[in-house]
Amino acid sequence: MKDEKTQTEDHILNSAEKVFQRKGMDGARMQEIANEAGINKAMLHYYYRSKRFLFEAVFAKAFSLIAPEIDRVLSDDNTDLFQKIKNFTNSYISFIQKHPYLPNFIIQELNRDADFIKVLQAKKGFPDFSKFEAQVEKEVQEGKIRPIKAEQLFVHLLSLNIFPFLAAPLFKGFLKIDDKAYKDLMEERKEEISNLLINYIKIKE
Amino acid sequence: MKDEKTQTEDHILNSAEKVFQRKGMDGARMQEIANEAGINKAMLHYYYRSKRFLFEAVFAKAFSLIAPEIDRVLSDDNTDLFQKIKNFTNSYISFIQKHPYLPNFIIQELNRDADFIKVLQAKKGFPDFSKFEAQVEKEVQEGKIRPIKAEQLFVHLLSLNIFPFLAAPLFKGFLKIDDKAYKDLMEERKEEISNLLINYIKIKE
DNA sequence: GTCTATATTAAGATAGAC
DNA sequence: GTCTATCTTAATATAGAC
Repeated sequence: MKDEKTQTEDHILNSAEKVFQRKGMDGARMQEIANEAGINKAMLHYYYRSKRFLFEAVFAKAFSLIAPEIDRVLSDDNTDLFQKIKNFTNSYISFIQKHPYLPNFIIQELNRDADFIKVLQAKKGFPDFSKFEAQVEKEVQEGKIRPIKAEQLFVHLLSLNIFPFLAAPLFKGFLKIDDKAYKDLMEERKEEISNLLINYIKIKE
Repeated sequence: MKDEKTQTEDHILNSAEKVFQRKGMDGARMQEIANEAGINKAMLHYYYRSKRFLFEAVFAKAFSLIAPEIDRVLSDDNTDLFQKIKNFTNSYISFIQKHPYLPNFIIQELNRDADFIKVLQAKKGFPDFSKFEAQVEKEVQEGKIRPIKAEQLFVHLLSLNIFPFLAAPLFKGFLKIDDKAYKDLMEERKEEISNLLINYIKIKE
């Protein structure tokens, strides 16, 4: 019994995820979610009470999927910055190829409701920037990298990795290339981004 | 008479711009646009026939505002790459501080309707990447910069400039800073981004 | 727990007076 | 050209049978 309930609940959540990530909160239709799940609308309300609650469940799940990816850069103590940059870039790009709608979904909905980030901050697993900051400062002092602000490095890293997926339609239009060529370009970026940033923080002799 | 018409039409467009850029196509309400403009819903239909058409007018206007900013980097023949990167970064960040909703609006709606970029491509003033590409190749051959793919440099430049505004709520959350501190960080980036990219394409001796 | 049928509300769009 | 009133449709949500 309990298993059945959990199963359906989960099935709805997965279906809702697909629709919300394609259409956003406002564009999504409960009917479409029901169709996607192969059940009727009433069931959605039975399990999640309202569209709003269903949406928030989807959003929380999506964020909890991407947060560890970010947090790994910030909190892992065992690798130096050079290696962290490489690791993040590599794993993030592979990760996002599997979840292409995710970055747009997160960004879009955070722009719709600026305070929602506070709800997320309160949750366990929210990325902790202060550890990354401490590491940057430490490596600067040890003379491993040249002086740089941790905030800027962090913003660079995320911008270079995330934006090209967010703006894929725009770039394809500018560069006049198709999906395949764009995917190759993204694959190339694993090397490209690491080189750019490592070259930047490295101390010149 | 004609002036009156044009004036109201324009007033509606400006009001619609505000609402659409805050709420997106799906989230915007015709009633809200009418309120913003201080008129009634019927007027919106009188001038723009449907929500779809009104939206497209707003989008076209928004895009025509940002396209020249991009095109300036791509097509200006009189400055070398080093200077172009500086100019673009400087002027883009200043520009976007004045139009904070614009990047999110463009990106979001292009993700909703991937084919819409084709409509834009057909328009006059659409940024022409091939000129930029030619310039990069030329400067590489002349030994002014080290070998690099024009596409990647272009993606870097736009990512570093645009994403931090798109993801402002996210970054404020991660870095735990307020609007003022974030604005300062963005101001700093004018220098920061130029340095990062110029350092990257410069030939090491 | 799952369905069909229906209530309720709200949005886009139009008719028609002025 | 501008308004009020209204039509139509569609979406969220609920009631109630099974």
